Amino acid sequence: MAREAAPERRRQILDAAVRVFARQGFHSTRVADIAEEADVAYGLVYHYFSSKENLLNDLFQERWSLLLEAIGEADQSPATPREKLAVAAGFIIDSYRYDPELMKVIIVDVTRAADSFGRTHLEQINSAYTLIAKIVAEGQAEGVFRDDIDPRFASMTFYGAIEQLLSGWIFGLIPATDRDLDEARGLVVRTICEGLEKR
Amino acid sequence: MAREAAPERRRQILDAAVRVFARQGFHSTRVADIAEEADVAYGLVYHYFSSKENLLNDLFQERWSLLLEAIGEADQSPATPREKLAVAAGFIIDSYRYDPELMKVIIVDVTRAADSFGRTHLEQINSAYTLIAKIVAEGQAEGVFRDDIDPRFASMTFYGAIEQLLSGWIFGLIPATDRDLDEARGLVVRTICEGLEKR
Amino acid sequence: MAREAAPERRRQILDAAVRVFARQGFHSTRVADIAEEADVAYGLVYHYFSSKENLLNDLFQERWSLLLEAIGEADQSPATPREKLAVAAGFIIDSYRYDPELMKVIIVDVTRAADSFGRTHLEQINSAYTLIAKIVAEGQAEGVFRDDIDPRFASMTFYGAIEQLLSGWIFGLIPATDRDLDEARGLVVRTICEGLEKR
Amino acid sequence: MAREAAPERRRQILDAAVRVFARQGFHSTRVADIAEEADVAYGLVYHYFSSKENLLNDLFQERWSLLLEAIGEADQSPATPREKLAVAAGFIIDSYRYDPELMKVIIVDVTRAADSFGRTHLEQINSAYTLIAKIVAEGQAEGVFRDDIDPRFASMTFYGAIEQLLSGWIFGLIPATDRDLDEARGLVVRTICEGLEKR
DNA sequence: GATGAATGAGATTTCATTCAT
DNA sequence: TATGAATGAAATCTCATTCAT
Repeated sequence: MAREAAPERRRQILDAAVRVFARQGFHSTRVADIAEEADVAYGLVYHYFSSKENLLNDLFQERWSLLLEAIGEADQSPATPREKLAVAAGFIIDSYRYDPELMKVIIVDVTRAADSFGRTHLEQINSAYTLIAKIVAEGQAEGVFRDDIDPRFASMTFYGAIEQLLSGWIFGLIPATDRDLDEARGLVVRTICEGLEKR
Repeated sequence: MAREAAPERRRQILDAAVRVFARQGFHSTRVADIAEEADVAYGLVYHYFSSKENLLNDLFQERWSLLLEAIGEADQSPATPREKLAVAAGFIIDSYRYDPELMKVIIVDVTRAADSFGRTHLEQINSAYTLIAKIVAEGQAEGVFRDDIDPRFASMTFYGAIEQLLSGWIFGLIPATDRDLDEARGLVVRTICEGLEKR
Repeated sequence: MAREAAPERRRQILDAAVRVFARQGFHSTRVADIAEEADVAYGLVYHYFSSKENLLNDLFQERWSLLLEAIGEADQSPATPREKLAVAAGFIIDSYRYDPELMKVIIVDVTRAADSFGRTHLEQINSAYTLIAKIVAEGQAEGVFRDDIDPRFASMTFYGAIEQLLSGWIFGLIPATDRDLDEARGLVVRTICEGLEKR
Repeated sequence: MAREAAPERRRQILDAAVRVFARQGFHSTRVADIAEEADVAYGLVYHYFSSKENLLNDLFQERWSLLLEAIGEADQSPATPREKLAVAAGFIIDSYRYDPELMKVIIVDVTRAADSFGRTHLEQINSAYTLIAKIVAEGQAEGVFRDDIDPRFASMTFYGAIEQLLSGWIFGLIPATDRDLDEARGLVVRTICEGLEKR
């Protein structure tokens, strides 16, 4: 029991950090804010995390590895390429649905900020693109996807579309009702796979 | 001649800022860096710009208004919806081609950072999405585009795809040779309009 | 013991500030000077005080409240109006005698600088005038003081006389030996109550 | 005509400075504010005055020399000591009546700020005290004033009372109607010469 | 593990003054 | 005289990180 006390504190801090980062953004968040939100002594944050940035890193890793896992599993599954893409899109969208604050942090403070310190995660982020590219390539190999579009290029297009959707929701530019979230997955996949033009 | 000295200095600072922002990112750039790069006294930056942020704002406005103008004009032209989208995509891609540093700054430090101070520009940024949505809606009205996809949604998808491409180039995740840039416009438009699947 | 360490530091900074303010004046004092004089890290000043100005405020409040208390008590006592005025004058003069640096700061940087930020304290300062006016008014009601002079007016006269004395001592315009200080109280009161003219 | 243009400009700047100093205080006034208020180019201020402080100095000297002159003349006149004091008090009060902005600047930014740069004028300021002390001493020699009060001390008391009155008017602590100003001279003199106590 | 006081390196911004025209 | 752009030295305040208890 007592041994679990510590990890609990760590979790407590991580969760608080998500809320504060989501509210104020990483840069505008002071370590003191996190400690206060977590209802924990200032110094304790540094007991569990070596730096503020490291805290964000952990948050990102935790989530992003799940994403990579999900896409990886989809890729391994016997589903069609289109279904695999749907799993990827679905996972990201559902992540937002179930924990919008965390996803906001990951998108806004890491993924979309990949210049500064986000550079740290470029490789991780890129892994996702690579996995998606792989799915596309498979689709091309199977003859389902056209092969005049580079898989890597298609992957960027696909991921960019999804990230932009999340951004739109996060910044309040497009409606984000439950229904919108429900439909989003199908819509992105349809758009990317079938295109806007009538067939 | 002499009377043009002042505006020239302003330009000089603006240009230097682009270089430094592109190199180090907005947050890691000190005003001193800009002054040094511009070979100008520290205080002169504040003579022309009320703050570092304001400098970035001006940079953004300057370029983004051109973008809005370009898409607006395309929209007014007699071209087909698909051609109009091509103009939009082309303008953004060419902006990167001809001034990658400036576009890096605009994408990385403003557009993709629309949380913190980038929030200031949300409306401007959104205007672009709205213009694109309008083009899509017209395509639907004309019966060229399928109408089971919300124009606003399609617009996010389209813009997201392009921005992700630029990001890929910026972060070195996908090749950015002249040839790649040449083809990119056609590829995005084809992907979004025709879809990945074979017809 | 250890638990008193923190407040001690605060005191340490406050005391150092008095010395530096007295020596250089508030405006010419940099926070760095205070930290150095207190033999404390720069940031600690901001740990205890939200700003340099706030530090001065605290210093002023601390002392001025004692003054108000002293005059208030005198007013409540059964003494004659003249004796009450003597208490007020005596308190101010003794404050200078026992802590000339602090009083210099309060007079020079707050009371006599009541324009700029000193405006913050105008109400507090005015409270002193009001208390004195009250004593004068009582004297008039008792028939001891002439009533052709507005109490508020008399109060300004009385306080102005004392403040000018302190200023004279501070700026070295009039001698400030122990003896001078000893006699000052009686002299001001005599001057203001009896007048310069022979009776 | 043309030759008068320059001096006019100088005056124009001085007058503007008075207004701005009175409004914002010397410290909060930027040279740019003065230039703007004077409707004159920035650099011209430095053409006529070697520094911002120097501008204030000139303003002070201009007025204070008149004060010294007035008291000096009074002293030379055949009037009684009390009448001479009345002239001094009257001159100061009238100065405020006819140009409250200028007097506000002189009192608030020079006389009451005699610590920092006001130190420059300490001698000038002290001259006034000395003149007043001289009048008191004469009164004592003539046997009109009691001689158990040091003239220098009495002088501080007298001047302090007047300055505090002006301060009260300036800071809005006591009423400053025309009537109040009219009566003030008589009241101060009566208070200081006859005292508060009934005879 | 837990606490929060202490540290000190920066970075922004201001503005008096100078100077070239 | 007149102009206003150019200069650059401060000084405040912030806050991530360390450390003694």
